Amino acid sequence: MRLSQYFLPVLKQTPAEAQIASHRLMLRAGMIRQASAGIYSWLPLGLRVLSKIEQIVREEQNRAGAQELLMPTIQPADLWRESGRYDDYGKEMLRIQDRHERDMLYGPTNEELITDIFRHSVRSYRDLPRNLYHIQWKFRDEVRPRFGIMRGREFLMKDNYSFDLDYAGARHSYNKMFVAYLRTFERMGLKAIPMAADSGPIGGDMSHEFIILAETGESEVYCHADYLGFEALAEDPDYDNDLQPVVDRWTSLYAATDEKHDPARFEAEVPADRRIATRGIEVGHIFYFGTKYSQPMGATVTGADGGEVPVEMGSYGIGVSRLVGGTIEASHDDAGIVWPEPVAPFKVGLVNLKPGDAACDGICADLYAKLGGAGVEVLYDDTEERAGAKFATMDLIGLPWQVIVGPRGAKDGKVELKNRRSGDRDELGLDAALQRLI
RNA sequence: CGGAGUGUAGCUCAGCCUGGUAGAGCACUGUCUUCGGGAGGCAGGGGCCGCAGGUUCAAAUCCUGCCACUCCGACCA
Repeated sequence: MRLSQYFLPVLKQTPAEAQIASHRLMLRAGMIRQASAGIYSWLPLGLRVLSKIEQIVREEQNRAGAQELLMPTIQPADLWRESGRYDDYGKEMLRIQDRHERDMLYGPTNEELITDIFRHSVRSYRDLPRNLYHIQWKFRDEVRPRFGIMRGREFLMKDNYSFDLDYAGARHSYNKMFVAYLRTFERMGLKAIPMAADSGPIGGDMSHEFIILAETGESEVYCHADYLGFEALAEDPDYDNDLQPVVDRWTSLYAATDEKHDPARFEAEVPADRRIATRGIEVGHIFYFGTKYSQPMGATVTGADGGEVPVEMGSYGIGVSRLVGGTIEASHDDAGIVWPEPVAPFKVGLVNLKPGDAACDGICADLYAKLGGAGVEVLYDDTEERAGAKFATMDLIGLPWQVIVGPRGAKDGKVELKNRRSGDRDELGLDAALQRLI
């Protein structure tokens, strides 16, 4: 992509409403634009990141055996009356009427709808287990939206729902998602710690929140510092195996959000120098809730003995749009965003310091074509801006690599390769630079 | 929903107290100089001063109502 043709409205000054780093940087980097309180448009650069995160989530869901479908944003109120949540949900739910004055709502979550789909289609225990997900926009009319997309009213969420015949099966489904979440966040370059959590209005009695530690997080969290050193998971976890040992390991040490925090236990179980008490960003939340919805909504299957059994369910959410902000909170510096490579909007920023100079133009065109041909995503700054402004923009939008092509090096066929995270710079020939980037 | 604020150019803000021709910096357009870490000169364009009512000869400025947005709290992926 040529920067001269790219819609990238970067801001030199910080908009007044932004309080935290991720919100400031997303506005300044031209990733989002507020439409209304807690409701944002995603501009091209922001959408690229959102899509990358979405794709990683999708791949890991598929790998763990979940199947993607897509449910609507608008749901009929009647389904929610069946589960009893139409009245329970309160003003957070956006209620609307269609032209026939039928009560509808913009979905804040999808348990009712998925249960409805399931009960109409599945009759036998032989069809279990099932795990279905979608990645869809949700709306929750928060009392106080804030922090940009971190607590928006409209947000993109991956939510999935597991259906099992019995507790043992449900437990395995829960464990699969537990492991899939560890892997998902790890792939994005994030350290997310599973913590014991309240299950809230969704109900149920087994629940973990996946938390990124960050001072600007919204909830207070307490955990054992050793979690930060836990090594990566196996490349390809075998989801058919018993996953309990992995889950046990990741729940072996103290970790709790404030609502489940027990100060006495914390002090008893965690040595003083290993105690972390900080704030965190919830990026995922998993629940087991048994027959809470299947019972009232009549989602049953015929068991092996011929009797009707309500299915055991769980639900699992990842805040896809929140992860964009969460990643920035976890990875930025004074100059701007520092994207982990897997979610970076482009891998390389190619900076032509002197468009119009034959040597610079030639080298840039060559690199741009070769990198593009190799499938490397490149943002090519071919604008007439001054060098300082170009560097500032590149640092702000935080691409992992910058290739700087200026007349000084160009006449010897050399370019400068800069790593955004480390700040290391190397002067290299073209082939060497290509080798490092492909 | 309680409390506190803010709405003036694309962005950051001044002007409001004490009513009298709409301002600055950045951004934008043209041009010249400069050109390896957010350059400088000259010349320009851009405003329903949140909306509606009221007071007044006269309202961005004073009064009333409404709307929007932000912050603190209670609530939450």
